[in-house]
Amino acid sequence: MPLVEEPILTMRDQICDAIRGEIIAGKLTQNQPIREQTFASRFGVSRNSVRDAFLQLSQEGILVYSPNRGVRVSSAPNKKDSDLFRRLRIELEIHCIERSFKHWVDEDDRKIKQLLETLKLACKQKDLKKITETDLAMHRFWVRKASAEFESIWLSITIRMMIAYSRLENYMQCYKEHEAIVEAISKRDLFAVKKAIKQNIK
Amino acid sequence: MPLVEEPILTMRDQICDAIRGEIIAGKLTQNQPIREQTFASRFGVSRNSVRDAFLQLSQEGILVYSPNRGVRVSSAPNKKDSDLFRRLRIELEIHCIERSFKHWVDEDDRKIKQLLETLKLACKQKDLKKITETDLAMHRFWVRKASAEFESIWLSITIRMMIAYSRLENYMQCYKEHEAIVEAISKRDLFAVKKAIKQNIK
DNA sequence: TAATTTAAAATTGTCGACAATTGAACATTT
DNA sequence: AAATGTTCAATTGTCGACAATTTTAAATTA
Repeated sequence: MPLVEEPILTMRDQICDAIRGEIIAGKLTQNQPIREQTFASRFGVSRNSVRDAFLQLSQEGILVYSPNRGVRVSSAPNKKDSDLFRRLRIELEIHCIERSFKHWVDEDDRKIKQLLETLKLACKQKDLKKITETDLAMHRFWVRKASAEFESIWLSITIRMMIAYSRLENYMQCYKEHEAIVEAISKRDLFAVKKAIKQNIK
Repeated sequence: MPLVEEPILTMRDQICDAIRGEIIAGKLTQNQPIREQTFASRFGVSRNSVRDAFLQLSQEGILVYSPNRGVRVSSAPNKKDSDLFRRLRIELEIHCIERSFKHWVDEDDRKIKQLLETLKLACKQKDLKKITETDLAMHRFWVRKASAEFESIWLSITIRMMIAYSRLENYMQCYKEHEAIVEAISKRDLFAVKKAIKQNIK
């Protein structure tokens, strides 16, 4: 049995990803109410499946649920809370990478470098949506590699920091920061990993 | 509008609480599969409501969900992961208490002392179920006081540490640790709070 | 006009039914 | 006997319908 099971994407997961994407892309803004029927029609499924997704996302913290009143997009954390999230996230990611080193295989190095290339291209093209998506995918990769158990906590924290994502000024900066992380990982140099992660998550 | 909204208990929340309680009480053990119909019959509701609860608990991390195969009780974290959870939990709780100090009113002091009394009684009676329940309720109180946004993350972390709860040897020790926290809070002495929280969460 | 009450429309909550998937017991083949 | 295939029961996934609740708009009253 593989350490990291290949995820089966349920309808619910697909809807969750779509909503997360729209929030990060800024299509859905803070405190905006979201209706079940809207997404049910868009995806061509029943309200029940959408409901499942809403429930998951509200537990994740990106949506806020009120009984009988549905969900709305959560509001972005204030400065102090963001600082806390940042510290927690750094601690989590470093732990995950350290934990997964012994299971890391060539295939993983290949995959992560592939993602890095995608990020490079997105940065060159100044495609903000793709940049944030790939950014998220990279971090998610090494977190999930450690354990699916951590993934949900990590995602809760990370996604909240992205609700009102401060626009990047320097696109290539983002690529270089991730290049440093990937290089440190490929060398299995935990000290360098810590340094690079801290540099990136701030 | 109150800072901490009085929570409306949905059917889903009630089922969640019940399942959490059974896991903490040791009625449901690690990796044990849980069936929707079982709980639907027990609560006299449809499978749909139970399904909602399972979904929420699996996002919370206490249950593990596999598509088409339902949920099972999560396995307890290993030593290193527990250490991480512990550090994250301490950081979170201290942050929450600090954050809520300015909104803390006499009514809150009263409520928390009430909980402390309940804990004292439970410890005297060596009622393990009640001890863990009240313990959880106290910590939950000051976390929720800070923000409902933190509550879900905090609960994810905390509940996981309780899946295979190591039995207490000295019951009154638990009471005294919480007494120290409450006293520090009532004095608004953040330094003492930090010390007492660290003493307790370990 | 402003405040209150009432009616309706919109939205979420719950249910039972059936389809799709899985797991287990049994039968078949090599 | 071991491996493979097949059937069937148990379980989860999805749907549409209706009940309960909330929100909105209109009507009524002061």
